[in-house]
Amino acid sequence: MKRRVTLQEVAFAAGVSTGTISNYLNQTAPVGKDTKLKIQNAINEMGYQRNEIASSLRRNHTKSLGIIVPNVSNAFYATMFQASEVEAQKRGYTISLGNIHYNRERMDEYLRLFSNKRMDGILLAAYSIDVPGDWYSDLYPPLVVIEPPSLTLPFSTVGIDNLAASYEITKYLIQKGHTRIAIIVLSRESLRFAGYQKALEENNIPIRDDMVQELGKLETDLIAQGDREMSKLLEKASFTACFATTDLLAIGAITCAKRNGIKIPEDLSIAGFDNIPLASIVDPPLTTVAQPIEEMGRIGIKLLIKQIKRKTRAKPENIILNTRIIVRASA
Amino acid sequence: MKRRVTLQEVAFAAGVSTGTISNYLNQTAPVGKDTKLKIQNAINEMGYQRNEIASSLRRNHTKSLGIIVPNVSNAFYATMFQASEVEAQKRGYTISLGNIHYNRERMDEYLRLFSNKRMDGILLAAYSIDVPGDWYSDLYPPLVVIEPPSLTLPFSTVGIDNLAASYEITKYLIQKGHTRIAIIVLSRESLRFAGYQKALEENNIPIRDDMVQELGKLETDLIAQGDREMSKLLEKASFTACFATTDLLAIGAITCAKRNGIKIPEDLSIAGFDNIPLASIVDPPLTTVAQPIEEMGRIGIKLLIKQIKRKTRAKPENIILNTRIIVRASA
DNA sequence: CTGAAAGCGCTTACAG
DNA sequence: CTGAAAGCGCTTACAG
Repeated sequence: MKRRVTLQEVAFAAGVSTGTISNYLNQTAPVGKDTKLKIQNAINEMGYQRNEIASSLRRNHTKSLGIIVPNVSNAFYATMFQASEVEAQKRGYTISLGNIHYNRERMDEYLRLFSNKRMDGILLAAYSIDVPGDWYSDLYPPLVVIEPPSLTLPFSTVGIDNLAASYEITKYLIQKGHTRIAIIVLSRESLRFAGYQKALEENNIPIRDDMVQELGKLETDLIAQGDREMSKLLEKASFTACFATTDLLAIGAITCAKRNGIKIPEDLSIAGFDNIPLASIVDPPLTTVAQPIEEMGRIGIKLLIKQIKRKTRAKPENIILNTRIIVRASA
Repeated sequence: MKRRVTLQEVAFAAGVSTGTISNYLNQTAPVGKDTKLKIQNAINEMGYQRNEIASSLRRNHTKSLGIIVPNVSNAFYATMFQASEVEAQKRGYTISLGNIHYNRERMDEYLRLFSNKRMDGILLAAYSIDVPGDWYSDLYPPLVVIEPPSLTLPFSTVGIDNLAASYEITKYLIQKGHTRIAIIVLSRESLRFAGYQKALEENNIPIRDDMVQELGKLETDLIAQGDREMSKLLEKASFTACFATTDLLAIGAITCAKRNGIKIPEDLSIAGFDNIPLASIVDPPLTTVAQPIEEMGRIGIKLLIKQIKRKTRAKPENIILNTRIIVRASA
């Protein structure tokens, strides 16, 4: 690769100063008619491409945003990522990806890296992991978190009411007549578990330990994980419905059940959470709670850019989006 | 956000020169034992974070790569993107996304933008679109293309033998006894169409215009597009098998057929192309040709970094990966 | 409207 | 082993 031509070189060729070319290019000051012409000609002939790195150093912003997700090849995050990209691009930002594979250390690494690369802001979609403490300080670029573990963070957030949504879908299962309802969930500490618990308690259904399958951590291949967890559940308990707290887990669970000759929904109802595109395509189509995935990505970017615009750390905003139950054939 | 501390400030605090701190940080020259200590203390206390932008300007590389894909939320590209990210991260590069929505202008924009942002290299996965002519010059960063439209480009490429793979799957359909085989394809000019054509001709089966559904362009929602195209096909022709040249199109086609009461594979066999994860999950599971998607992403990055390492434009390499037919229930 | 010059925050010969 | 100084390629007051 050849060394690329610099502003200084085109300035020399055009017989003007670098300052006025910069003013012309950035429309930051009026430039004379024939000066413009000379400049444009030189630029065209020499194939000048502005060095944004130098520009960034001087201007002190990069017009780049970092997005950190657990796993881009998971449809949920792929969709969110895409929506973010569209929104960011519209506003002149380009975006970098940090894929952390549900792994805490990688999250820290990417946070640090993006800060060092002087990203103007960072969007973090790391449900259930929380932000490292030092990020609370203002030595770091603005951060907004999607699906925050709690609302008391000093960051703007976008998410849904996980407790309420889980409560609703569990209630739906109960209304369909189920009383033996299993759950596949990341942790008993999670809001989704709390919603399940609330619905059962309200209906005087005791929570049975053998029906709660606690994951501890999420894996990259959630479908395989859901399949395995369902088979463990099947061994130790008998139930007529199962709430798998993520669609991909639910899909794995369905696969497992079908393989074992269990008919869905006749023998076993299964409900998911997220409403990824796949949910409507699997057999049977999945009953689930819809999250406005794209909107979360878009709003995340908007909040982030808002934080960037006002230089001082603004009071964080917490946006909570609506969910709704999508009834399909699986439950 | 506070102004971040600079090397100069820590140099002052530590009582050494910026040069030796730089040498310490980059291990680019030996540094005295207690000098190290003083430096490390100052860095820790002051919370120094290196400004990679300044570093990039001076060093003339950014350790960033751009990846351009038609649509990240499409499982095929999401998977490829993810594999690329893992490979790039391993080698110390961070990656930026250009999502072009199957749109030529956006591709040009991102190419230019990434060049201006001084990405060290660009990975382009834009099947069927070709690279703008001026990129053949060496004013631009190294570029490698995944799934190249042809092998005569002056760039390194990774892909598969589309003609051979389509030929094989079509032959498979013929061997199953089908003679009325429809095809849903981007264009009659494409290699996938050529493979289909070759298989039919070899078996003296005439190609019937009413059985080739030519798309012209791909849309963001390929499943919806496949659904629509299948319904057009159903109206005008009668056939016992259909080769949809992309899994997502095939899945849309299946959805359409099922809705019309057509049994798959009893009434109609459908074959796809790509073997995305979804292919094994739909009902019925899709017979398709498997592309080594992750490997394509990984090798793409490797080729790219190879080009970056030798500064002079190297002779391009064209890697062709193997495909194989995955027989499942749909055909 | 235009130019000369300082400066963004690093790295890199060079001299000692 | 360490420091002084130039330079990467822009943008931005400032003066005219």
